[in-house]
Amino acid sequence: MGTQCQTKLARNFFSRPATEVAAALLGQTLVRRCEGRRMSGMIVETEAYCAAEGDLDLACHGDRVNKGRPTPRTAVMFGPAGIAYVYFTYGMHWMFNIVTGADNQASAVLIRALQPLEGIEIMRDYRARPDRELTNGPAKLAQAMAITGADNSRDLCDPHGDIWIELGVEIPLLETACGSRIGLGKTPEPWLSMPWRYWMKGNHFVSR
DNA sequence: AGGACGATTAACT
DNA sequence: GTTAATCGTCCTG
Repeated sequence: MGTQCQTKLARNFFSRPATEVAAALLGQTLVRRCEGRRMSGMIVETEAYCAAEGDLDLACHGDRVNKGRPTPRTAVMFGPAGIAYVYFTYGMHWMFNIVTGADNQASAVLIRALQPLEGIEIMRDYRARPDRELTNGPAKLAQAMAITGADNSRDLCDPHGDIWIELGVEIPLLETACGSRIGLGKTPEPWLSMPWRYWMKGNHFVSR
């Protein structure tokens, strides 16, 4: 007792194709240390970008932007797995992703929704919204968990880091579902319809 | 240099 | 169902 190790997920969990990681992340716990306190939530919805090794995904920043070459923004996607890719969009929202796959290929998983577990009372906008609306969307959960551009390129596997993924609960395959990704706008087929969004069936906190 | 657009959200009709 | 908010990034010229 007293020296219990946290089951922080190691890099090999993330060093797989994004679709595999996106499915495997359902039921795991996103943990944030904030002023010495734990804030956490169970991951209930994800999306994979650049799903399969070697395949193109024109919805993925790494493939769509700059002809598939890195830019200052997308560079971390081309690096090692287990790193946070956090970007700013619509002039007001932060998106939290985890880099997956091998080096030199751009792939990541977007975390789209959480079920709050710990520290809900220190999540941003607690009491300003119904609990369900704290973390039921990618921008909302980033805000609730105080994730910003300052977290971009952080290593989620760093033993001393303040943000990481912990082993959670096993979700039976029958309790999960997948479908097309949300908000892809002008992304062409077939990527527009690829079923690379994963969620927990019936979970109250899934975005839609 | 300038414009289009976005892995969203909230607030409308 | 539609649309405004709001600004960094990327592309075009």
